[in-house]
Amino acid sequence: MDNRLDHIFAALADPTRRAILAMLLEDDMAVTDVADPFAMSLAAISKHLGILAEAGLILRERRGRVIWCKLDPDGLRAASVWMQGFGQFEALDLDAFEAFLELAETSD
Amino acid sequence: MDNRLDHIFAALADPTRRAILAMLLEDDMAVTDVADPFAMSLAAISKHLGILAEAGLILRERRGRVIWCKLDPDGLRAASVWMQGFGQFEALDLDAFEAFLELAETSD
DNA sequence: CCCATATTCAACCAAATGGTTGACGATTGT
DNA sequence: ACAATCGTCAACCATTTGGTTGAATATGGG
Repeated sequence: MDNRLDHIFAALADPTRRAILAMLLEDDMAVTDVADPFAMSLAAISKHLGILAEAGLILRERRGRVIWCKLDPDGLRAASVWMQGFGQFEALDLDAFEAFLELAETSD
Repeated sequence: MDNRLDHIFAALADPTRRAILAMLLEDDMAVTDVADPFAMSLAAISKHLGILAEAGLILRERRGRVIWCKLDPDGLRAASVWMQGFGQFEALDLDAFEAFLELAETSD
């Protein structure tokens, strides 16, 4: 479990954490505000944020007594890079890119 | 954990399973041959293959008494598609695509 | 038919995961 | 100084995960 991808994919495997990432995609947020929509204790969300940070998927920065959370593009990039290795079965084709473009409009 | 992405990312979180995918990227293989390089029982590998199949990342097809394993592009595509949603931070621009193209040549 | 090969199943185990609660530390406002 | 707010820590718990071993199932060959 020393591999970085272990942490990244494990972090992404949880729906709560993916939902958090989706929220942070729209805006940086304080921990309390991240926790708000979830039917779960603040401590639980704090743990989730710790896991996301550990995986390099988010950054946390304290400002006053509030800790701001924001996406860290690099972490996702690492995972994406790994996956692209499998994405292009028919040698660098554009199917993946087309799907990517289509998705950009329907992304949830 | 009924979400499909849960299964996909959970499957990818294990280094043994990623190694298996990498092996299958080069060639379809029988279960016994998949297990060969690993210091782990055949049953353990069989479980890993079950998890990969459940996640839609591989297909298993019985031919005689041998079960052949091959990559299932669709599963990885689903995960890749989800991740692309995060790859493009500056609204649908082509930076992500450039990275994607650059990568296609350096992929490990 | 019998035996070897290929793979899974079932029971078990230790460790990791995802949640809880309550106490704690840090910061701000009055 | 005091109280309220923000977030983490620690201890605990149930469930899942990743591995083991040994028995069971299927198929093919002599």
